[in-house]
Amino acid sequence: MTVRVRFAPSPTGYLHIGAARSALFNWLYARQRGGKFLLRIEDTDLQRSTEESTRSIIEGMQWLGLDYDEEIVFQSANADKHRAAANRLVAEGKAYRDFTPKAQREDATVKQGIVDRARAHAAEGIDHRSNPYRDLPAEESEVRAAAGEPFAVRLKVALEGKTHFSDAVYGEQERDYAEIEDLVLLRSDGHPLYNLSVVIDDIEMRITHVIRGQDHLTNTHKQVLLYQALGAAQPEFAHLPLILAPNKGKLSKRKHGEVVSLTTYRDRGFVPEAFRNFLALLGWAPPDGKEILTVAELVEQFSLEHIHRSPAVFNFQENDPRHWTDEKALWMNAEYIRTMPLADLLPMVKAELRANKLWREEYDDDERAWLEKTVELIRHRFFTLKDFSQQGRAYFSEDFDFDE
RNA sequence: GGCGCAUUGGUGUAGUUGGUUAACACGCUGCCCUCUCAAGGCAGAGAUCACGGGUUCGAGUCCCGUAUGCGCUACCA
Repeated sequence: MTVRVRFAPSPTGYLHIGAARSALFNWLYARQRGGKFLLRIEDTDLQRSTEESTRSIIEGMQWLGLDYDEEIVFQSANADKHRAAANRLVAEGKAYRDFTPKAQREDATVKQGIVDRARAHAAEGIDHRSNPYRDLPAEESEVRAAAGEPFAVRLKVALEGKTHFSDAVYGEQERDYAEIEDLVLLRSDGHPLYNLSVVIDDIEMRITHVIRGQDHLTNTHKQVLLYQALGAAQPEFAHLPLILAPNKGKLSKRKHGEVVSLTTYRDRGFVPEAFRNFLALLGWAPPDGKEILTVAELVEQFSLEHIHRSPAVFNFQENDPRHWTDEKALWMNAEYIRTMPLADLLPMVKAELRANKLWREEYDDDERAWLEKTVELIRHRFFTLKDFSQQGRAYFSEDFDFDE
């Protein structure tokens, strides 16, 4: 069986480094196993999805050297299939129409709302199977739907039983049906929801291994239910430990700003190979402990077994320009700059100098030898590509500041 | 509220059938080299393996509990 994995980001902002790591791990796995690495853009949230974000995701992957096989799949294009599948489940009695009016919820208060509702339900003895429409006779359901009454479609989770799956990282997982509510498949406006869309698309794309963030670990049980209802074989699952901020809190754009964006690293002078190497070591380590690894070595040594389960802290100090990002990332970048083949470094230096109007055409012919000698000399003290145009400015320009 | 996952020096990790002084990398300190800053070389500090019980001749490794953090629990993804 050919391995088929996918990276499925939702285009609602720049490429987060956590997402970039998921993409990397999927890519490594595919390349190692001689499989396919696919890209699916989960743009079903029309309000928040932007084309610009999709572009930045693709750009970021290109920068990291993560090439994908086959055409990009846009999830929104499959909405009809998702709806059809949900309707089929209703017809088969595996899902039902819920005519309960939609409750309005503010995004900012959902978490609290969940807790409040859970407490209230516990107090009133309402469980996950108490939906009044769960056992509505099919004919009545048809009549009300035909009359134009709005309804959501929910999966009818069996009264008793457990879901099981084996996670390549977290081991055997089990969950009682009582803990799982009758999840909504289709909103009352006909819009298919995440869990349904993911499962249908993964089946459609013949995904064999789902490798994604640990935040989906418990949701996976719902998806397992869906695979079963749909009569499809479930793929292998592997969940990746989350990447946390220095205070061990969630790494978020709002709180932490540009350090979490992949493009920041490109723009601030990181060598892509170095950042890829650093990312690979967040939550995974090669068996022999060697840390500087070429792509070929990464591909060869990568294994789901060596991914560990505790979250990784991404260390940085927001207000310290010298430690603006993880020290080890900075060190690794410096290590690449001073040890990579000069021929590979030169084009990056050229781009950096050119962007700062320090590049002269002679460097490509008459002064080529001088340039090589100079770069060879100064690369040993630099941490990022930016340093060539800043700290190294004096080598390339007569116009520079100096400390008397 | 419920359920789940995690917890090894400041950080990333090794330690996968329990067995001598808990290993590596980053960072940190000192010395050497050096016009400076790096790089490089040498030396060193830093962990009662979250806490409390238990099983065992013996536990970071197994069991139970507690704490803390994180995740999920939405007609978000």
